Amino acid sequence: MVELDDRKLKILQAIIQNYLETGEPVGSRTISKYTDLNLSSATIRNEMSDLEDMGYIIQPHTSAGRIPTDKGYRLYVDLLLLDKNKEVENMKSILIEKADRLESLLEQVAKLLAVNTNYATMVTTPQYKKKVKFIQLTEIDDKQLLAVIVFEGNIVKNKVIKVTRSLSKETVLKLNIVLNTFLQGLDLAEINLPVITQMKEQAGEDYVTLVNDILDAIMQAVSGDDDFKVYTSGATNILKYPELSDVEKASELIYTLEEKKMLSDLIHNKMDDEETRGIQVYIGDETPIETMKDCSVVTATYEIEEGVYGKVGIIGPKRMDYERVVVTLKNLMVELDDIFKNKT
Amino acid sequence: MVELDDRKLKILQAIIQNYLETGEPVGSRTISKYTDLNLSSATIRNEMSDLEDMGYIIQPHTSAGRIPTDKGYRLYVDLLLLDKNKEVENMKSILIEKADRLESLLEQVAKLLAVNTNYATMVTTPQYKKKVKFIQLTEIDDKQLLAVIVFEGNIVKNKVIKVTRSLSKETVLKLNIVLNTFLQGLDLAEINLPVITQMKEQAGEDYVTLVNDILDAIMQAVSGDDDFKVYTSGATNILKYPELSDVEKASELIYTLEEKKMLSDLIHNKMDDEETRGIQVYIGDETPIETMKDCSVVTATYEIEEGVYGKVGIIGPKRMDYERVVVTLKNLMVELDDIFKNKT
DNA sequence: AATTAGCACTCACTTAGTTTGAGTGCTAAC
DNA sequence: GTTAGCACTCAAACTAAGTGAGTGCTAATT
Repeated sequence: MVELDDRKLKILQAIIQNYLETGEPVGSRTISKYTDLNLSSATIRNEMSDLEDMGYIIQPHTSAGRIPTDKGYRLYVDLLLLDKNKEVENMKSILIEKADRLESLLEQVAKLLAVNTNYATMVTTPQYKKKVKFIQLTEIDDKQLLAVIVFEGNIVKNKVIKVTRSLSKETVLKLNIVLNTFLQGLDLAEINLPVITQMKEQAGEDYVTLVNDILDAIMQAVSGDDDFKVYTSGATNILKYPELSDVEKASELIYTLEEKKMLSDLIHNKMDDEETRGIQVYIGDETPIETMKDCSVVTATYEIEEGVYGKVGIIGPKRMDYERVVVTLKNLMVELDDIFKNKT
Repeated sequence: MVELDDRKLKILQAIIQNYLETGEPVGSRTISKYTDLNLSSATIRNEMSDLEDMGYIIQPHTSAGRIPTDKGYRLYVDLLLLDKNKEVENMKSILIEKADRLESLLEQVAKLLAVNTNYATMVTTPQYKKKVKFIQLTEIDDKQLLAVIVFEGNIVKNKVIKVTRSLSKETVLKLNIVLNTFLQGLDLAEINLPVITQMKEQAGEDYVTLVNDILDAIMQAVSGDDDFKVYTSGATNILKYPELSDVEKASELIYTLEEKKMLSDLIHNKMDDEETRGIQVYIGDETPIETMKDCSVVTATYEIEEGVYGKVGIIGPKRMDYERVVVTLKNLMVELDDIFKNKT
């Protein structure tokens, strides 16, 4: 049995498109008039009945129209990805102005996307390579040192370290040299016990605690948690879609967006999976986040430079305008690429 | 006419307290049973009628009980501020663990407060004194310098500066000395044209652009916008209160919380006003934020050190449990004080 | 003079019944 | 294979009656 003939496909598409617009179950008569197929509602009904059997659409209750199932959406999305290149967004100009710092740039991206799409959005900070470029210790005053750690990709971390006794200029210089000799070019995994003990030896017994503190600081700067951020925007857009806006669901959803940790699941889970590099569409249950089972999520990956990735995601109702969202994201990725290339 | 005799006051208090709990209009019979005044509902009715004339309570519709007006709440709050010292919150221990960085500490505070109070919360980063403690330029590579600027209060800002040509070690050293000699101890207002021109002279003609870039970086680091942040949490708590949870209102409110800029009005407006240093209660229309006219906001000011202030705010329905909120905030302020004192 | 009991009245809320209309599935005719 | 016609279903909108918490007023009680 050939799963879907051309006519069924056209009908399915019409159903989905109509449903995307209205959010209401769509009936046979609507389709009969809506399409250029010139079929009576009765015929459509027969076809719809077939489509329901195949699991692409469903009736929310007897004597209601049909709405697409997750499977239906999935087919629609898969068939859709031959993009008609829509009007180019003019985000770019706005973005560049604000692009003085990566973080505020990303925040802006989230905001702009939310405003433009009318969905909720999220943007993660990039997962950068955690390779130490250099370390610089400076005295702030008698009791405090400032450790500046620069990682590959010019990500800079600061940490104030308390010391019990004042250190001489020479000591600080020496420590700087030791730290850099040992740690430069290493990533987190390579800073292992042998390196550490050797380094401590070099530094001299008196400074073991200090070296420990500095290593702690590096660890802290590096351990993703502290530093992996998720910006969200447009949470309230969710309330615009009746199927999500009852207090129960909306509450859960907005909470998930607020409690950003959960969102990182969506990304971390599959971060290294080659497949998820492009544009990824999760429909309903397909998302790894339980509370979003009534939504769809579209994610895209941006790349700041080789090996430094972040994600952009759009969260909306299952009947989100996939075409527009996918195209918008694709354009955005191109623009971000431009920005990062011209910047670095 | 003596505005309020003792009995009226007791009745008003009873009405408000009951309303705080239930969120429902409260009737005369309830009060008659609830209080130890031993008055019949009829008497209460008479008194309530008086209270309504005086503007402390109001009927949402004929033949409904009464609810407090803003004026009623205001009286209640003003009379309440002789705190019964409630159980000390155990936030402190949790806080200290997480207090490795000020920003994440403040985020945690917002979160904890939200969880404990069941209201929406906000915490602003402190407005620190913008006085330069020292500046450190370091080469990252041929084309990039890293400027680390430490301000009074150990706030550290980084900025990567691009240079067109490679600089020698000596040049960097010299620039460091010049920058520090001229800028140390100055705050933003004091970095004026004379200082700048003098500094440029000292640096030598070749480095005018570079000095400009560095000054720009400082400006950027200092100019509040970039750096004044507001953390919010518990936005979804708003949905727990029926009087705020209809889509219209909730949407506006949560949006206000998300769009943090508006919140800063609440604080900036009156930041320097001596009065607002303590605990501040805004009821309904009293808040400077239009969208919060159906809420009450309680704010408190924390102090990291002399002259470095930030605000903590709790946003809830007008019938929020003022007593608890005020006490919680007071305790929190004490705890934050402790943390900051032990840290600095 | 203050308090209270009693009573008629109001009005949001609930419940149950009714109507409406969009939509279906089936059958028989084209 | 397609379509017209018809009986049937069911959510949603409307209606009507009933309920009860609450009020304001008046007359009796303390």
